[in-house]
Amino acid sequence: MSTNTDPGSPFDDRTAKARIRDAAIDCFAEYGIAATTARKVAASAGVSPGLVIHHFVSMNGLRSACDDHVVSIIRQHKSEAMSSGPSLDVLAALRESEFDSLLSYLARVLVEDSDAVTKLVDDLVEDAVGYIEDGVDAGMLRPTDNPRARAVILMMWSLGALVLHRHLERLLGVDLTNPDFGTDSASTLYVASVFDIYGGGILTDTFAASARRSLTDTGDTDLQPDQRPLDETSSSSHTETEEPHDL
Amino acid sequence: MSTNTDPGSPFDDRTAKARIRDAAIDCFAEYGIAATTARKVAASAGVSPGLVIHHFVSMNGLRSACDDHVVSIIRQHKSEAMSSGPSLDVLAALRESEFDSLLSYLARVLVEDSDAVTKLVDDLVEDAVGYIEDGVDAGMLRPTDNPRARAVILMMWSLGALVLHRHLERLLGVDLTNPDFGTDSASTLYVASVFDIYGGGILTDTFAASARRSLTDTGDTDLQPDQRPLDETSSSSHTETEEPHDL
DNA sequence: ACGGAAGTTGAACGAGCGTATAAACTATTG
DNA sequence: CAATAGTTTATACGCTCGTTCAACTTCCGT
Repeated sequence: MSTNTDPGSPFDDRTAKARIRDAAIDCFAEYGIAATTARKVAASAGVSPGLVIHHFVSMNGLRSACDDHVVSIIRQHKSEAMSSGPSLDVLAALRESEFDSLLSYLARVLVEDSDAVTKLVDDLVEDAVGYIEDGVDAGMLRPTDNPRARAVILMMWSLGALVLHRHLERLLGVDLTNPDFGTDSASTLYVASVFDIYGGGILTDTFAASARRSLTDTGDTDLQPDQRPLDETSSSSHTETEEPHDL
Repeated sequence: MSTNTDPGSPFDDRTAKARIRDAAIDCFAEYGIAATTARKVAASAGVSPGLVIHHFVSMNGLRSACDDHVVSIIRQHKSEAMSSGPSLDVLAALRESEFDSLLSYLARVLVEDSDAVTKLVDDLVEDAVGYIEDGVDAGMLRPTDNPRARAVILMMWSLGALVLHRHLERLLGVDLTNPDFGTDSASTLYVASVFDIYGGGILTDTFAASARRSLTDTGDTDLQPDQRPLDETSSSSHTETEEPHDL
């Protein structure tokens, strides 16, 4: 947290309950959900372990409170970013929050079972459907047969990259959880590459056409097992016209 | 595991050590890493808790052994799929394994710190760089300024979607960890949508051009905060020619 | 047949956990 | 200033965990 000074400082004007909650978010973000104990949170908040339970009843209660708080901050920052007009980049909007560990916390809980986070993801997707539709109407985004499926997939890719930020940092030197994202050359390259893919796709026109043909021709069940574009490249291996090592 | 019959059956020809390891992989995949205890693994393998430690020294040792085993299976299936020619869809190749919980296990450990898994991801990326280059040479994939960054990003998207399979299942009815993936209409729609994005991207040509211009014009540090294509759509909000609500 | 190595068990120990409880401290209020 | 309500702490309980250990069984080479 960085709302005020350190938790021990006498100038920390947050209530003890808020301090505990913020410290818990930091701990969850840093150590992970399972490795965060009531005693660690208490120490981090400069408070006794009993007080943690006294304010939040149980550790599950603390988790819920953190989820709710983080989700509400995200909703608030997202709606602010929306009302101000231009950007729809959710992650970028969240980075401008004063809460340093917000994205790290989100990266942790996205793989856990949480009602609040599940609802948040659902809302993010529904919002994205609307924004993408606006983009299509404005002539900036290509139309598609299934806008909802496309919105879901794009959202999963964004959030998935956030969840795998450790790998992304190791492989490209880009830290998606860092509030200063975008200032260094590594993240500029990352942004440019994502933009490159979003701009023209990765398949050549001729190959995309033949692949699309083989996808629609065969209908549903006839899909070859190696036609799934799930992985780094995806493919349809023997789409009549193509060579064996598609991609 | 499904290599042989149930762990209790007298016809299970695996050694106890192998049975414990396979049961552990199932437990890790089903309950998650932190929630898997030595006693649960022992019960699942039909064995006493002491034997688990006797064979693997500690729970960390068991985790490492599971990582190593899963990684070696993945490597083997991947190289088989490669040598046989056509497909490069890693996830699809792994689904053909006899190991049901392999993908679920992978989805769990991708967000944990594991040397073996980290090395696997690195190798997957390096392999992908090569295959994508082959695809470019064969005229199936578009060339790009930074092939490695593109390969990393595509790999993160694929693995990220696997890690978020719970959300994908809820939102689109698609289960990436299911070995029978691809047989139902939901996954066909998913594949088609991914293919659609990979085919032509999501941005219109005119918008992609103006966005690219604004990206290269400003150089590195001048990147506007809302130009990051991280999220569902990304954008460059005020690229001189565009309207405020880009996407 | 036998002796030792390997496999396996079940009970036990210590540590750390979440949580409960009662006392102590602080602040507010009549 | 006393009483009361709200905070906060310290201690302790019960539980589950990973791990240890001594005993028991099974197997196999000689």
